[in-house]
Amino acid sequence: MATLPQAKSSPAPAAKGRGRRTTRASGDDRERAILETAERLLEERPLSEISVDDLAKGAGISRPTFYFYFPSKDAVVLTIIDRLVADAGGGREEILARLADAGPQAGLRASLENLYAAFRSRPGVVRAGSDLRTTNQEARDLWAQVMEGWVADVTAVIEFERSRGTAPPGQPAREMAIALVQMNERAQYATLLGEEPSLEGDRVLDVLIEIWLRAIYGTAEPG
Amino acid sequence: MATLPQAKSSPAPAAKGRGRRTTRASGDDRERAILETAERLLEERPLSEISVDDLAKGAGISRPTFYFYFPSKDAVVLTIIDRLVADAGGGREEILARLADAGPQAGLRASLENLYAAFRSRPGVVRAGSDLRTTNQEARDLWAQVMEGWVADVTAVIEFERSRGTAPPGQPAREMAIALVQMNERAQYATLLGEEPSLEGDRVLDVLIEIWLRAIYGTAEPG
DNA sequence: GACTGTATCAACAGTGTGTTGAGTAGGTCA
DNA sequence: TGACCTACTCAACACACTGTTGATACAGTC
Repeated sequence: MATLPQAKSSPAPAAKGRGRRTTRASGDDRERAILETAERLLEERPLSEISVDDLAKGAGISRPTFYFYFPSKDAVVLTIIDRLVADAGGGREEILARLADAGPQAGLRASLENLYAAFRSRPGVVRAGSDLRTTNQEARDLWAQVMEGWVADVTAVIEFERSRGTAPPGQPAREMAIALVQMNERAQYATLLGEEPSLEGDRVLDVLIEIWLRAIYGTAEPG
Repeated sequence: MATLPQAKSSPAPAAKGRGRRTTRASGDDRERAILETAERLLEERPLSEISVDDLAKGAGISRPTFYFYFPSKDAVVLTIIDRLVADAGGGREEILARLADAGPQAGLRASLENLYAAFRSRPGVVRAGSDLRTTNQEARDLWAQVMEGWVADVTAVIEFERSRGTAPPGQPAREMAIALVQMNERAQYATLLGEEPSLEGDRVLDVLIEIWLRAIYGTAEPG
C-alpha cells in the first residue's frame, strides 16, 4: 500500500472532561462497575430508559456517588463508545494494505467484514451511540470524526483505482465515498437492530459490496 | 406504466389515538395553534429541548389544556409527520409512471428530486421525526411503512428492468432496493441537517443518482 | 332551567436530574 | 501521635419536567 496516499488516521482523542473528576484510588473498581453495568443494561433496554440511579444501583453506590465518577449518564456511554470505536479502527492500516494486496473484491470484503464484526457483538451500545447523537454534541463530533476517517480512506482508494485506470471516471471520489460510507452506516445499523425493512445479517455484506463494486468500477449504460 | 407491477401503496392510516380526545368545537383553532407552534419551534431547536409547556404557551393555553388536545408531545410531532409524509408520497403514482415513460435517468432524477423537495423545506421536522424514532414505537412503525413503500417501488423497477434485459442480473432486487433506499435516507438526512461529512445540497442528487444507475444498470469488472 | 358536552386551569403526584454540605477512612508528614 | 490532606460517600435539597385530578365556566339543547 505504499502507493496509496495515507489518509489522516488520528486515534480517538483522550476524552476531555469525561472520566473521573480527579484521579487514582481503589475507586477504579467502582468506575469499572459503572461501565459494566451500563454495557449490560444497554443490551436490555435503550439509554432513555436507563436512569443514573439504575447505573448507580448496579454499581452498588448511591446516585451522588455516581456523579463523583462521571459527570452524567452520557459521559458513561461516550466512554464506552470511545473504546468500541478504538477497537473497530484498530486494524485500519493493515486493512488498507490488504485492500491493495488482495485486490478490490477480497480487500473490500475484508474491510467491511472487519468493521461490521466490531459492532455486531454489542448492538445495544451501537443503538445508544446513535441515540446519543440526537442530543449530545460530543457524540456527534466523535462520530463525525470516525466517518471522516472512513471517507478519507475510501476516497483514497477510489482515486487510486481511477488513476490506475482500473476504475472509470465519474462523480468526485470524495462525494462517492461519502454516500457509500453513509449507506453502510445506515444499512448495517438497520440490520444490527433488526429494523424493518432491513437486510438479513448474513446478506448485508454481499449486497453492500455489490453496490460498492458497481459504484466504483462499473459504468451505467441504461438502455 | 401498465407493465410495471404496482406496489402496494396504502395511504397513511388515520392515526388512531392521536389527535383530540373528543371531536368538534371552536377549539380547532387551538389545535392548529399547537401544531403551528411545534413546527415553528422545531426549526429553532430539537424536540428534546421543547417542553409541553413551551407548546402550550406558544398556543396561548395552559399545560393541562394542552393535554385536552394531544395526549403527549410525541403525538403532536407524529401528526405533523403524518402530513409531511402524505405530501411526500402524494405524487408517487405519477412519478412511477413518469419513470417508465421518461426512461431511467430522467425518471429516477424526477423521483428523487420530488422526494427531496418535500422534506427540504422543513429540516426541523425531519430531525424531530428521526429523533422520535429512538424512543417512540409509533414513529418507528410509521417510518418503516414509508420505507417499505419506497423499497417496494424500487424493487419493482429493478425487476422490471432486469426482465426487459436492460439491467444485468445481480443480488436480489429487493435487497438492492433496501440498501439504495437506506443510502438515500441517510445521505439526504445528513445533507439536510448539514452534518459533517455530508454532500452539498446541490450535489447530493447527482451523486446518489450515479450510484443508483451504476448499481442497477452497471456491472463491475474490477481489474 | 335542569342537562350535556366542550373547554379551561390551579393544584397535585411522580420521576428524573444535578448540587450541596456534611461527613468517613486511609495515608503522610511533623 | 495528632494535625492535615485527599479520596470517597451519601442524605437531603432544588429544579425541571410529565401527566392527572377535580373544580369550574360556558355553550347549546330539549
